[in-house]
Amino acid sequence: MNNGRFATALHILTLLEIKKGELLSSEFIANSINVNPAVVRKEIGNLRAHGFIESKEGKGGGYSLGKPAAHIRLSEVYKSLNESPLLGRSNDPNPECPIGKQINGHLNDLFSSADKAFLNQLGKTTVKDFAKKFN
Amino acid sequence: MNNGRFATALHILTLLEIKKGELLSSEFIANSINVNPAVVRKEIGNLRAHGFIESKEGKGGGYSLGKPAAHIRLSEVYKSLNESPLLGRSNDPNPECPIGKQINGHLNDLFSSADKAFLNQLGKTTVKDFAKKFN
DNA sequence: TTGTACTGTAATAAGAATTGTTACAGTATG
DNA sequence: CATACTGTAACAATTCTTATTACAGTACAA
Repeated sequence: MNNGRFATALHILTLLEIKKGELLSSEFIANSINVNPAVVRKEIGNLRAHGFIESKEGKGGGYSLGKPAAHIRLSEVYKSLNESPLLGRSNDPNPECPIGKQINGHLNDLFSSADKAFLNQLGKTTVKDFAKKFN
Repeated sequence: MNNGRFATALHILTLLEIKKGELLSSEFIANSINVNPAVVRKEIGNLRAHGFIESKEGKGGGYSLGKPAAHIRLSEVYKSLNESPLLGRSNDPNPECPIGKQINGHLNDLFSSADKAFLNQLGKTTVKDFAKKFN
């Protein structure tokens, strides 16, 4: 669903943790990820709204983590960029059909439990844990 | 990633289980899902390749389950329609950057464990379990 | 107080991925 | 041989995602 975005978001957070103490510019970050700086700023807009990142405007400005990396679970990051669950239904089945009529409800139940398992696993890792893997 | 397709595939399998004994046509199935019959035939092409469905060509032909519904785990169905994992990386980070250089490997590890948790949960339900929910 | 180096955000374009459609050859049945 | 299906390819349309451009707003520093 939002694959690229999650990878981008995590990449950003990882850089900020590894270079903590410094303010990183969107251009620097964009260069590491190999995307356009505006994309980074947009993504950070969301991450900041969720408190993961703080920013400083103006000359000499840039980005830093908004809270300790150990307090940012990857599940929270993931959730921050899709309000919609992992496997949203896109078809709209025929309501005349007894199966079609009921299936969305059952699919949602199924999806939400699988989603939960997924998030639960992601939540075992924090940004700090993840960043520690780099040398 | 392949949301709609999974929903479609499961819808098809559920219909076949509920109406077992009969051969269902792509048109009948398409009507319940509310998509084009060719889409159903295409999706079934994949499900058949994995042994979940059998088909009979020609007049009076149609589809039926290729094995007992109790033996089809939803995780297998899910896997059958994406060789690629749930959260494939789409960016290609800068290999000049020490972080960019390593991140894909670490992301893959992360993704694959979350994927596993997801599939593990889906695998707790079979097509038979799922179909039983309908009345 | 002005130039410089940043962020914030909107508008738009481009590209990729998904889904739908049409068409028709192939096959079984009666 | 007519009929009713599946199988599959080619193409069109749509939707989703990502990239690009542009520029206003803000802080710093000389």
